[in-house]
Amino acid sequence: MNARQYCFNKSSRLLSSRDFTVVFDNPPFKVSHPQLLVLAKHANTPQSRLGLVIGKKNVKHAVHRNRLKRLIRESFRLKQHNLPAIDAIVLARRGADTLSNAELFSILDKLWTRVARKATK
RNA sequence: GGAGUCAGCCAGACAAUCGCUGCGCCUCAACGGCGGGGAGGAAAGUCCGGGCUCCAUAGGGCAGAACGCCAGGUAACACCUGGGGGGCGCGAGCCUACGGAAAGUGCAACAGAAAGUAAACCGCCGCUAUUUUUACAAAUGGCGGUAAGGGUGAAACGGUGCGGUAAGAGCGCACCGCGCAGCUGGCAACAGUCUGCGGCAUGGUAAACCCCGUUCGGAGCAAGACCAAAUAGGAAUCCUUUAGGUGUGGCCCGCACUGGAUUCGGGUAGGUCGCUAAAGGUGUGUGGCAACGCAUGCCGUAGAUGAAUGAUUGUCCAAGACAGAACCCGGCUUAUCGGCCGACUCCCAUC
Repeated sequence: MNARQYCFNKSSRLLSSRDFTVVFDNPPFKVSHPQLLVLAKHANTPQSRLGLVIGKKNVKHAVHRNRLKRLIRESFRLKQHNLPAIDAIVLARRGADTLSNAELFSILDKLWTRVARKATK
């Protein structure tokens, strides 16, 4: 059980454009930060799911886009059991690529706790 | 030892923990277990050239584009190799958009008399008129000769010397340069202490239009093929119409399809394939100056699809740059912290 606790496979991701539009059209919870924005809704499945939108417009280099995706996924993977069952989308804003790994993790920690508080209300 | 030229290589390492992904095995099966694989020299820019797929089997003409010393290499190229011409460097070497200006059209600021069927501003020379003077001569004007000198310019219609002349001038001669023809060498570009002819013509710009030669059909993996909810309507045979529309891309020709009746079926979301074994890498032998070819042995090397290849911690060092595959190759260009190896050149010191 302990081994399966921190897994992150396809069932914990938003896979189709339909999944994304559902969240985008009516997000009950919004948490923002100068470099990041989190949209979320209650999930239909028991599993929380994550989607990422890292625009080329805001993060220019492919290397930095990949880094942000990996770090956000890693943070979600480690914190998913502190969250209720939600579908969340994380959007990168301009300047997100300037954050260091440690900064990004601390910011995301705060954002996840704020999302959890809103969702459990 | 210093300075430099060319060519090549590496792109932090190791460990622990937690993950991601596709492959193989175990299992009826699994979201489980085990094993081994998982970004680059530029993966980038998308600038060229191909493979592959579809459009007609890619055909004719116009238009357009690219290329442009010669030979070779290659699947092909705008790439590479070797050679020639020109330029730069003491040198190793480097650079080169390097066809045609005696087909045509155009362009050239400023300066300058004149910028191309050359041209007379100053100067030089001759003749002549007037004035001055005893005279020699001088000054001014007119007519003519002259490209040697001055001055302008990026560039002024061969250069130097001798002769020649009123002064001059390829006007004549010698040498140098140039053009044409021949000869010799070279596959060729081209070269020559070679021979003859010509007093010398043809200013520059073609990365201006243009001319000449060569090459090029179009679209791209969201190509395309298959399985298939939904919704709208199709294919085969016969008959009719050759006008318009569509495939088809800049245009025209050409080619295919279309309207009605009968009989059968079709294809968006989503999924599967295409999808990685490839003009592949490497060793040896062999042909070639080389690029590369041929023969043979070995290796088997990412394949995602809301998109994997990561995170944290620790140790070490020379303290880690630029940067992330998206059908695949060959190039080019651009970005790049440091470091290593080889060949060669110049300078200094020593023997």
